[in-house]
Amino acid sequence: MPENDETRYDFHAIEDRWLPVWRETQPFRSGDPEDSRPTKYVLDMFPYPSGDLHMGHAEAYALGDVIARYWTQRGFNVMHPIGWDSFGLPAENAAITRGLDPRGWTEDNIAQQRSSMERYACSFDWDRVLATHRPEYYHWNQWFFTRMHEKGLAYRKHSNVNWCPKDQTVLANEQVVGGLCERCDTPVTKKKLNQWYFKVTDYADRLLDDLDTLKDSWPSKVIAMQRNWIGRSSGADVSFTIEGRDEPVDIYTTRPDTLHGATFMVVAADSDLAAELVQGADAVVAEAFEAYVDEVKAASEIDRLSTERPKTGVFLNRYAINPVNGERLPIWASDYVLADYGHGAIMAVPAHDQRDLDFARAMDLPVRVVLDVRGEDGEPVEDPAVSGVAAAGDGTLINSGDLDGKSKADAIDAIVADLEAKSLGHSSTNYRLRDWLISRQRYWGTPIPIVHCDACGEVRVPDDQLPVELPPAEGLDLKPKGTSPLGGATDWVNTTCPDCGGPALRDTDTMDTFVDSSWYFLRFLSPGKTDGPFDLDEAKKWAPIDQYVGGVTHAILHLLYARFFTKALHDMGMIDFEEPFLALLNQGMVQMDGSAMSKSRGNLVRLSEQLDEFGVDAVRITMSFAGPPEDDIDWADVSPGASQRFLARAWRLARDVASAPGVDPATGDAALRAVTHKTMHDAAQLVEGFRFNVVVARTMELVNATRKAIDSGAGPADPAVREATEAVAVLLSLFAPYVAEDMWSILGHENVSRAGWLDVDESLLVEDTVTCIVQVKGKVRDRLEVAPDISEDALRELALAAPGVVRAVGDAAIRTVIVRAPKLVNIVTA
RNA sequence: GCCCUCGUAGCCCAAUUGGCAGAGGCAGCCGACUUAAAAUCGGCGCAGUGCGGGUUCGAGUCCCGCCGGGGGCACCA
Repeated sequence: MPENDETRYDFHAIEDRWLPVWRETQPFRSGDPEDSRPTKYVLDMFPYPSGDLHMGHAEAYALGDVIARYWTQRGFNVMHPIGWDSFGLPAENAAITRGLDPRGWTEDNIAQQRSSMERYACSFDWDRVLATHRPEYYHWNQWFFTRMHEKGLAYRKHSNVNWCPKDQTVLANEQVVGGLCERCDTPVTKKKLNQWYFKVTDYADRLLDDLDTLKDSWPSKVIAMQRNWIGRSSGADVSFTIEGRDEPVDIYTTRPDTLHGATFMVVAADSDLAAELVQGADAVVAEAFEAYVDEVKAASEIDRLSTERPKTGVFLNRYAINPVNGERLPIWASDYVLADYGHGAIMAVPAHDQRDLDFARAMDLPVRVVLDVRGEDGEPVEDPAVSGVAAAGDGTLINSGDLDGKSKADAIDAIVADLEAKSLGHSSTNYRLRDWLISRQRYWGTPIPIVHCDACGEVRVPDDQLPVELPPAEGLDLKPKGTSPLGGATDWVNTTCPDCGGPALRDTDTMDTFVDSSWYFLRFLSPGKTDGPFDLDEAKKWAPIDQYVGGVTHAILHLLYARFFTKALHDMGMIDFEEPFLALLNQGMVQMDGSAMSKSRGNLVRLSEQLDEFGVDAVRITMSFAGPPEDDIDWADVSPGASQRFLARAWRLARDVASAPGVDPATGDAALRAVTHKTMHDAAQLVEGFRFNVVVARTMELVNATRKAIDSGAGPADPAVREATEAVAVLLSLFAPYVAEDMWSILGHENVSRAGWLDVDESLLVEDTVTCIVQVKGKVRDRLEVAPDISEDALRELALAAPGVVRAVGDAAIRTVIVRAPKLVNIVTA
């Protein structure tokens, strides 16, 4: 037991006293096979090791720790691991700009972060650490890749991909934000490249539908974002015959009811279809088309995304035949139709689609209304051709032959049935979601375990040759240049084909780092396992994750990919669940003076300085107390100094307790006992509902009540004072582990993290009397002290006789008396 | 434009889920201690819940419409 004879709260001394003890005792180990406690898996999103921990980490880990430490106190064996998401561009950029080795830079940062986490008293199980840049981890990225490849879930294709000209690498759709590279804000361009993909779209329906199972335990915001991102839409595919072409062209529409209103067809300018249709056209058309395609390619993604931009396009001098009425529809090429959605071709119904209307007006194409759409006043809306506003609403069909008079919904059913009967179409579903582009032309990532052989083609590296280790960075040119730096590692690239033994070349791309984080929660189960990615029995014992904690910044990318991996692994028979994260808590961000902290803005608050000035406990409790966890914290609005004073007051309680450990609290002051038990009872529910700020407030109240009992009530020797102070220590163990441990020690115990929750005595929660408010017409006119179990009739009598009621009612007739025993009576007069 | 969220005291936030608008904290003011100050301790709360309707005996809470902040999606046919 460390020496402790301070008489004043000294957080430096307390930290110095307990940090070495915890390093030794490791109170949060979870791997004991003999441990019979029920299990909980609590996971914080693992950090990127780009430097030391900052205020954002401090908030996230403070909140995750409250949950993990709470379940430990409730008697669970809690697995709360941590690791590092340590592949990625920052290490590589540091290597380029400062001439450092990415491996050494990364390991140095990990060591620093780990040390800071220990000081910050994170309740991590240090037996379970991992880092994704180490071969023993990415070995299994490669193993999963080969499994996906076997199943057809990993494939390579040529397509127009998002390209960051600064980072000189491709980007997934999810990494393009508003047309800019998520990482460096450079405008993204398109480039036609041969890239590796995971077939996430195969899982689109399940990724969408299974969100229903999470709707009570995930933030509705995140569920909405995922729904939005997957973007399922239902409609129909319709076949249009093309004059002079053997094969018809399919289009996708959500509005088959407006088929009679189609007045032209548009194909994506950058599609193969457009290029094919223009072949054989006269030279003028072909030239115009080429010029237009060049223009489209040159336009930046930002320009393309602007909805203000006028419509542009080129007439291809080709015609399609409308299957419902045989009309000839001119075919245009435009960039407002996307090549990789639906079939890259649409029927244009300008009367009922704003985009088509804009195009028709720009190109002087006809507009035909086929739906009688009424405004709020019941009058037909103005002709779209005149108003420029498409009639997008519901209505009754007109100008549509047999369909006239049908409602929109009926017309959709009828026309799809008719098309199906004639084999000209069928109902169809489309998704905004695209397949996940996983290859990157950068060094610091997992090599793709494929060998390209002239004789055998694309060959998977066999399991017994994994991992394919990254060659050393030394001697390689890591500067972005559009092709992978691994191409420069000649000895590494040149290999033999695993199938035929002939000379072959390794694939030189590396994987997106989101592959790493898509399954790391499984690796924590058995981080040292060498003959597989994770232990199946451990997965049965621990997984899935009971509580995941992290920033909303990963609401789409990481969570969607991890869900995809989980489902794919489930289908491979490796796990028996389909959703990895049963519950999700998104903590907010820490800001300063109303905006995100940054060095350039000059509003950076350094975590290390806050810890030096106020102590770990005060910073942690400030994070919890600032407000609801999902709200952003403005550091200018909170007061770590006040937190520190609160902790000092709490700590002094322990110093003042004058009874012996183990004294029977039953003989203690009843009023204080009631507060203690009520607080512990409520705190449990509040923690489980993530109401951490309220728990801290309630702990402050308990401290105040205990202080009063010591100074002007039961006195320091009363057993209830000890009971209350021990409860304070246990409550604080969730938020402020150092002071809690010190109090616990002063109180004559050891290891507060396993102290256990107070066994709440229900009888102490029942109050002798409750205050009943008596209203007359909704206004409070009197109060009554009554027994909690008073009958409605008795309470009604008492209320009607109360002086304040008699005065307020006067001569008025009483119409109704609403009795909600024992808390309220409302008397309604005429 | 569509979707999701939030508007309570000068500020950060509570309000047992439809029942007395205030628990906790910041700032401020008053007092104690001090030669004085800092630190510490004690005390002090006249906002009616962004605005307008509605439901109800009763609305911060539920419904409708606005206003304002934050976030997401957005040429996905």
